[in-house]
Amino acid sequence: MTFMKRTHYCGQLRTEDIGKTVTLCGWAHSARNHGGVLFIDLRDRTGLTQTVIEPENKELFATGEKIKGEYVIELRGTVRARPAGYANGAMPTGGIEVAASGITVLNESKTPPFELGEHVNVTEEIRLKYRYVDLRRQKMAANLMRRHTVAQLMRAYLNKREFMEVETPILTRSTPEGARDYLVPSRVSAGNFYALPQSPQMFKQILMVSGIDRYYQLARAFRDEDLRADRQPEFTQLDLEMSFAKEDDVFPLMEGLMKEIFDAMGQELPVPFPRMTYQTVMEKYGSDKPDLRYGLELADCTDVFKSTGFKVFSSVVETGGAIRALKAEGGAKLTRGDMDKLTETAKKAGAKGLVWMRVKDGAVESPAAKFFTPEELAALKTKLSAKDGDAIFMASDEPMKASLIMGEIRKDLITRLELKPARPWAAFWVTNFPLLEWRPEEKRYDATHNPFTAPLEEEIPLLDTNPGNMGSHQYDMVLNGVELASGSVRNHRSGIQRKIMGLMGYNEEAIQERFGMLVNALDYGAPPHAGIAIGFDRLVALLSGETSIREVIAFPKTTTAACPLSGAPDRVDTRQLEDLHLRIVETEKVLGEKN
RNA sequence: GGGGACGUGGUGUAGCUUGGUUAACACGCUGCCCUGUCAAGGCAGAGACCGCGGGUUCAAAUCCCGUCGUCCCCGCCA
Repeated sequence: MTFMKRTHYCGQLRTEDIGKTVTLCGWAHSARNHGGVLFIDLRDRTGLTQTVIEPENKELFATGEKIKGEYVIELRGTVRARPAGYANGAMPTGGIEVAASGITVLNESKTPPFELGEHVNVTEEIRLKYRYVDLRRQKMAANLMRRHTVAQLMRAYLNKREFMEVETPILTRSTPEGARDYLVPSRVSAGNFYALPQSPQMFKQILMVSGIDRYYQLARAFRDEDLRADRQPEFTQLDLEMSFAKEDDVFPLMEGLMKEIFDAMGQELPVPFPRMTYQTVMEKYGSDKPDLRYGLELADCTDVFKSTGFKVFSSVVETGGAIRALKAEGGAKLTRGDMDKLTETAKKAGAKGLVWMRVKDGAVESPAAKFFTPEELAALKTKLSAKDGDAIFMASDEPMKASLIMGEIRKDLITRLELKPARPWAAFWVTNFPLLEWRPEEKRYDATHNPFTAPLEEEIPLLDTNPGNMGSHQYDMVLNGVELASGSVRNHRSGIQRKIMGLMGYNEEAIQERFGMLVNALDYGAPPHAGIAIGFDRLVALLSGETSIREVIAFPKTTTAACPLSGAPDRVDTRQLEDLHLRIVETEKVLGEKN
């Protein structure tokens, strides 16, 4: 590394560098004045180095004494070993220090709005307002660096495999992706609007028709929906598409990429990822994105209770419902209060109730125990291999709903019992999502994921007879309970694509209006193709041990989609509105309150 | 659209239930002392009218209403 003056980064020096004359540039992290000797820790994005200013050089010492927190310093000196017994094992540079021979104060700084140590205690609001200071913190610098590293690994990996990065438009037209669009008014075309893309979906499929063959893009996507810890109005995805490909091409490609990223991060990620159909994952875990670091598989106990005297169960079974059960090892320690909270969780998920049991001294302890025969209880314990100290939970409902309810109980138990994950990372594929779901209130079908997904070849005749029961080539990648990527094999034949859109309630005119650019392109020699998009922010957050993607985004927005740093969104002046042929119909009162 | 939590010096909090002298504590900041600290230490000091607006009251950080903002969740969203 070469710099004009700077010779090293602050996190770089080690005992091997002892004796070198160096120049460091950075911020004064802390200054400790002992009257006779002055320690200044210099910080840059790579770390900290302790520098020492001794009193012999009076002028130098006088300069050093004036240095306050966050002053910007260029410091020349000699690397030397710390005196015996004074090494700091907690710092990578803790074996050495730089004895200063010259200091230039490049800039002063106001007292920072919060402390920059590792023990930050400050609200996110303040951090975002002073993001430029916040990003100087070692953790944030490391997060941004990690983000950069992952991005470069992705590009290198895909470049090596003949993928081409192509930019798709940010100013585009409103697409029916499902979410609300961000709109941009046109100046030259009065009354018309661009939309910011919710994903480059249609453009990347068109690139396949164009013969680009293998496309990727670290693409920004925009959705005007309410925010969450893992959702921002603009976010980044690694978007890719490949021609002449199916699941067996996409999955190994992605597994290889994930493996390379995790290896580089010193993390162990077993590949290939297990594959589970949507049907299976729902039955076994009651969720389409279960955290498989934990066991806790649901069991179907409909058979056990098919002739039970417990009316709640028997009536559900008679009407084709199911009884799903979950055994929690060590769950017998849960208190009555815990059981009540779990019941609440079940009810929130739509359950009428939750049957819970503690297994103790070979017996079953439960308010519901009296409704079951000893034979039923014995069969239940056998089915679940329940031992003393375990707890059993059961819900009965229409089969999919019973699973979903128990899926919520499963999640609740993982946190409530503070279960330890069996391994640090667990990734898997969910395959074969249903193609369509019926929307009774709108009397039409809707795509469960994405309207461009191909149906299973052998089920295509069902499009005419029973489209609600069709599987599809839609897949998700789930990592530690986070839906990390989603993709599908697409419809490359316009006939099938049009038929599916027809089922979704679009006539030919509406298809032209909303999907015309894609469907028409499919008519001109579209190759079979498949693709996927990874939630890049989510991936980096997981790798950084963060629960909020805001921690890995340089300038994120608040839950009301505002940017405390820039003040966006904000009013614009009347002149700008006139150019755009817009008038704010809001009352003066509302506008007045904003200012 | 709905539910919950929070808002008090620069920062993080206590005080609020049960209204009543100079609003407390820690960190930071300022000054002085100190030659081996690294979340330095010692002494001294400055700094908030308690998010904003209104109401109740002799009296409001504290009670009530409204409003704004932040965070979490449901809906929504992949």
